[in-house]
Amino acid sequence: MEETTDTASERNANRVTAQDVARVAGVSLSAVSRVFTPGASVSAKMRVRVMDAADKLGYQPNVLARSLMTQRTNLVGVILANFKNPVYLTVLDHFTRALQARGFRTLLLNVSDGQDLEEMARLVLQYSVDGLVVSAGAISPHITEQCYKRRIPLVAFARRPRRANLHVVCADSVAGGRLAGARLLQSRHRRFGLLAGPANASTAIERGKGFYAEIEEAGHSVIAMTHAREYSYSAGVDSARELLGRSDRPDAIFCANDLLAMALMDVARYEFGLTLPDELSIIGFDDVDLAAAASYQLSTIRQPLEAMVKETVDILSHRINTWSEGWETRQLACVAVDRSSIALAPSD
Amino acid sequence: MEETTDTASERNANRVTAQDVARVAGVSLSAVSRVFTPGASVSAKMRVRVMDAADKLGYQPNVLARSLMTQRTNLVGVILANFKNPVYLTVLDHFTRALQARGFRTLLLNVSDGQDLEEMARLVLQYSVDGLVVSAGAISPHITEQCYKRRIPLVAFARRPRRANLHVVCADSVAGGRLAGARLLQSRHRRFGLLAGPANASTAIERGKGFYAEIEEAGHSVIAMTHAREYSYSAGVDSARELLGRSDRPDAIFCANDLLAMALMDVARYEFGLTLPDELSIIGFDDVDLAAAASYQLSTIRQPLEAMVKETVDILSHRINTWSEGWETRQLACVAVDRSSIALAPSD
DNA sequence: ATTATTTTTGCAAGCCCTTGCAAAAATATT
DNA sequence: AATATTTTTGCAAGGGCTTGCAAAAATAAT
Repeated sequence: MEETTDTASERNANRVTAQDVARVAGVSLSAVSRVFTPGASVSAKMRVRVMDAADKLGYQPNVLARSLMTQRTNLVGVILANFKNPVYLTVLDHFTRALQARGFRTLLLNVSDGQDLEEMARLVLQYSVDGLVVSAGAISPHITEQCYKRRIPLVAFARRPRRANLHVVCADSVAGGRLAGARLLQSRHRRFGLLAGPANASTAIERGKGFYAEIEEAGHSVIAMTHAREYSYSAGVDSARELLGRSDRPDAIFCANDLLAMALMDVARYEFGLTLPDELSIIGFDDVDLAAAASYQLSTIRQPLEAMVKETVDILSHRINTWSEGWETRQLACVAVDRSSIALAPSD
Repeated sequence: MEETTDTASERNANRVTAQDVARVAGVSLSAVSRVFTPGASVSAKMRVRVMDAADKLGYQPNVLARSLMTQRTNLVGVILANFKNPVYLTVLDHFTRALQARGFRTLLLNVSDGQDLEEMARLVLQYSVDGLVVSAGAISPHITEQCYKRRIPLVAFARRPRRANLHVVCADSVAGGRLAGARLLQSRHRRFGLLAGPANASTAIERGKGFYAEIEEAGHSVIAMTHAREYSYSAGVDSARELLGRSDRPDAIFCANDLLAMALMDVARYEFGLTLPDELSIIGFDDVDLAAAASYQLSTIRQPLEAMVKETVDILSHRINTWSEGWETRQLACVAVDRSSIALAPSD
């Protein structure tokens, strides 16, 4: 078994460069470059001549070397924190597709717990990404400033940072929370409760805020509230026990996330023996695939994820091509998805 | 609003290079380089001098330029197809973490449906990735050959390609299928059925094969089988209707995936009015988070995803540092997770 | 204080490509 | 056929970094 600790020269031995193609084709290096540069001036015969040599050698241009000259990598950094929440798989699906469709590649960074966002941003900037989207924790002024200086468009996705020196794309979570409230107001239940998301998530806060506003403006009040420790089924179970175990048990609950809602439904049914939705109306947020499952039939609020991703990529690719001062915020509306987890009041 | 269509020179104006640092620090370019190259020979005073200048200017080395010399990008390409299956979010979580922990960045490519794997592989290779992991469709000989020539280690993740001129990390799906069979054999049901995955997925085939083997070696037979069109809840609903609607309805069914199993449970309960698990034993595959939900309590087979990712990254980083001929295959065992979706036979 | 050794430093070449410029080749004009 | 115009080509200078080599500086040995 041949085993070699690679040295740089070792490795580049088996790498075919434009130089090689030029030599084989008997043309200049520039000619090869132009053949592989869309829109460059090359005659037809030159093109075939170079392509023949390139094909024979299996040449592929080195986009990194190219980017050194062009100052463009076609790389977009995507920094995510929430690898537990199933909606982020959808988000990633949309992002990778949308970016690929525009000729960008996705440099994916994970900043789940432990990891330092600041540090990750530094790492990704070292790769000279053309743009950066962050859907994670607190985006420090240092990061925004760094991006600004280097003219790298930066988009906060699905969260609303305090300072607005970056682009923001998010759903209108306050309105989403209101929507949830409005739906529960249609139920025959009047003891409103909120199973909120983690206390530090900006989305969780806004969803809750909108819900409170809607309920209170209708002359009612939210009599019970608790924060889930995270957006997960098991965290939901704990919070659900807490919420349903109260003496003044709520009977119309908005859960800041479908996973929490599903946990609440299960705890209500199997631990508290409640009949749903007769004894308890529930509405969730996100519309994950399983919200539609027969076991849940969960009414919920959906964020327009695909549209949000599209906006993000639009902003990025526009700003990458045309730098301009100023930041944009695009806030998209949520939509309610009605299923049968709410016991509607008899309509008059 | 200042708006400029960037030219290359425009953009590099606001980029601080090692050259700048050298000038400010009054030292040579090489000195700066050495300060930022771990293990290079630099005196203490030189280091502080350079670092001071670097900090003042906010210098960050350009790793792409570096990689031109070092022939190493610290980029690992990850090509995924299945952005619908929730386990892949877990997979991505593990991959990004494991790679980051070893100093690699993840270049994520999506080859869902439409997209051409061959083409995506080409794109990712243009970025001179140091390694490549593919968990998607058919890995063509062209791809493997290309990687081999360029000495880029290539790992097939969670699937077993026909030709073995690449590394392979996967779960032992045949054994996993057997495990599922063994569990169902413990039930009091004897009319075995299989809700298989998409007919073209290598994992689906193996899971099914193992299941058949286990059942038949025990002297029984699988009386009903159907393929889901994809690994999703809604595909599961369709297949479940088909399977349960048969005149010789099976009563012990192995579903090649938890989502399919959950769909089957729902259809069985809500459309066929069956009591679970009394009238129908079910076992799934994957152990997604919601398999543990009270509504399902799904017994299932779990692939050791984290360990699989670890093996993959081990192979990659070892082979990246030390090229050697030959390919390795690591096949890890699945484990059964017992919950209550199987009606156990009274033990003797 | 000299000389021999070890460390640090800078020089310059190179990694793989793009691109402005001017020369060469092809095409159009009279 | 000779000139003017347009296209194609090659040259050479980068882009931002690393690194082998030899000179310079610091340290050790005599």
